Amino acid sequence: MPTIKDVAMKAGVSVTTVSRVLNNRGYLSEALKLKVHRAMEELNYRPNELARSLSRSKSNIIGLIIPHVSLPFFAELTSHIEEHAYRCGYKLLLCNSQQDKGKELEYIDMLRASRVDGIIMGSHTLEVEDYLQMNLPLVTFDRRLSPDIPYVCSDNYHGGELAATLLIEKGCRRLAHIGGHPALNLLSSLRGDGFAAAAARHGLSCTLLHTDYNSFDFAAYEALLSRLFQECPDIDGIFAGSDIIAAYTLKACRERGRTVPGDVKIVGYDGINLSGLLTPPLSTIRQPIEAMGQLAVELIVRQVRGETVAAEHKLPVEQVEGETT
Amino acid sequence: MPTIKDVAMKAGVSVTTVSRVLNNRGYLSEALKLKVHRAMEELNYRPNELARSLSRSKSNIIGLIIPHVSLPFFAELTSHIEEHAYRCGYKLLLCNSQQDKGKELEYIDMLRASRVDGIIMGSHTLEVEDYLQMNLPLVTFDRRLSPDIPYVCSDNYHGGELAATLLIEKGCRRLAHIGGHPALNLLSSLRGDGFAAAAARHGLSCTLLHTDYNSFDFAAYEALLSRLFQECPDIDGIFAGSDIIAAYTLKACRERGRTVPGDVKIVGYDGINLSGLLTPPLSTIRQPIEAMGQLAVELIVRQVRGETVAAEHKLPVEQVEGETT
DNA sequence: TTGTAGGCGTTATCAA
DNA sequence: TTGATAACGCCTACAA
Repeated sequence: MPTIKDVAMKAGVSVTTVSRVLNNRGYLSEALKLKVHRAMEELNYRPNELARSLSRSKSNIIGLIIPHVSLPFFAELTSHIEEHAYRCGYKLLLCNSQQDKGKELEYIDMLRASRVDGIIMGSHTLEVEDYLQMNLPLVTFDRRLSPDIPYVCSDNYHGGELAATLLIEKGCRRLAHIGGHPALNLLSSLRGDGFAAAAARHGLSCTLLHTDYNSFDFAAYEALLSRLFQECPDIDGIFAGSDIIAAYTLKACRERGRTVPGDVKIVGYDGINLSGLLTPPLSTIRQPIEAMGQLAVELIVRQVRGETVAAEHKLPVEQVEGETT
Repeated sequence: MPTIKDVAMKAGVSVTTVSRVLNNRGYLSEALKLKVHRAMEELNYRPNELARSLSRSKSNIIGLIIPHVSLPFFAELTSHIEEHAYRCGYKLLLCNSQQDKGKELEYIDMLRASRVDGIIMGSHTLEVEDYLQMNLPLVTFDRRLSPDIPYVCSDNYHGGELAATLLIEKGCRRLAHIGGHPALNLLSSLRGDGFAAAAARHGLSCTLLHTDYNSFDFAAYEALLSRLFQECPDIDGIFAGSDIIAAYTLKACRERGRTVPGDVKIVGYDGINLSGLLTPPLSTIRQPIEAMGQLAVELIVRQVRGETVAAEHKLPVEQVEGETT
């Protein structure tokens, strides 16, 4: 691979000059620019980003840590993050924590060692202190780590309210919610809170179920659903904490001969592409996934620039009526 | 951030020595090792990977270019690639080409500039020559670029045969296949070939439909399905080129009042998680996605090591009977 | 307007 | 066994 030196030789100038035209810095005669550009083309020269990064101590890489890209919500989020990062001239280093503390820690370490310019955290297996240490631009999803670490979330509480209202309007009286483990202390647990509160305002109570520590254990969903149908056979309205859980719920209803939306009505959360593909198409609370991804990147970029950014970024949700309500 | 120099000072040795204990090279007294390790810990030192990469001219980064991570198949593939890369000590730079030639080209350029150690290509919008230029370890999915660029694929042809056989065994007589655009010249178009061949062996012909150039345009699927049901109202067996297409097919049937598997039977391809979540669960031809991802990484790693690897890596598919046949 | 030289943080080649 | 010192490829004062 040709280096800046080769270009300088071929163009008959110094490396400084080449570096200048590369970065468009300082005053350069058009003639020189042309000469240098020609040399670069002839050699098919590309500046070595490693060297650049080292020298400028800026890598233009953003690290993204999520539980699993294979989960549709994170897949879509990642896609939007990538797209926006690309627009801003950033590369994306993808890290699946697999909900494993060890891996998440190692990844954080690795990202720091790689001198990424910032980290977007969608995985949250560690304690607050572990995150606070890393002296790096940081943005989280759905988790408030400290008063000055920005986080992006959807209006979880209101989303829960919307779900309850929708189910109740459609005639449901026996409500249940299936969500992630509340001990994780994520903002997404507000979905259940909003749901319960809205139900209470209508004089209804509801059954609240949640997964174990690992919120993405699919077998756990089925077990929970089994329990739900056994303990509350007359359940008629279920608010699932995610569209995936909703899909499992749909499946569980089908396997038990409960019709949807006849016997049981279901509302999901997320609004992933999949939700419209299910039969029947899911009613759900849609998060603005694209806007959230874009915002996360933007918050990193602005921190890199030295700006201080607000802590909370709560984006509105939208009710989508499919055919499960 | 502390550097190797700081560690050296603190430990009262030279940077060379620190570098040695860092890389476990040469002979070092235990006493020294201990001293150095202690200094590193006290300073919370992490070697700068950028500097390392520059010096060794090896970045330990693999670039992955795919059409969209938001497509479930690629999301799952990416997840497995990430996992295996991590095990091998590699980081993953994620690039969504979005089926855009310009973006794909820029990404290739960017990856070379970033001195990635290899590229895994799942996106194929460019011409063969564009890929051959990059003098880098390369692995592709489902595309044969040249005799010595290794590629990973599933047994597409046989998968198509399995699909046909399954449908025919279940009593279908009016067959159709919906696949990607054949001009892309991807191995995945063998799915349709195998399907047609097996149908012919049973004395059946079949309707072959395919998308436009952009194989991931969902609206196009719906248009195709519309046409199919209009032109061949008596169709009773559909082999979809992917599980996503199958999901759209399922939806289209439902909207038109055709029961599945009563009136129409459907077989998908891929075996993504989603396929089991649909109602009814999809019958499909499962690709060994995890093995494919793992193999791709392995092929890069082996090329990095200087080994020469075989060109073709065709992995077996497996028929999964859901409830759509 | 252009060039020289030192630094970014490591590794690697010699000597000692 | 350990330590100077020159790369790795680029950027950037400072000079000219």
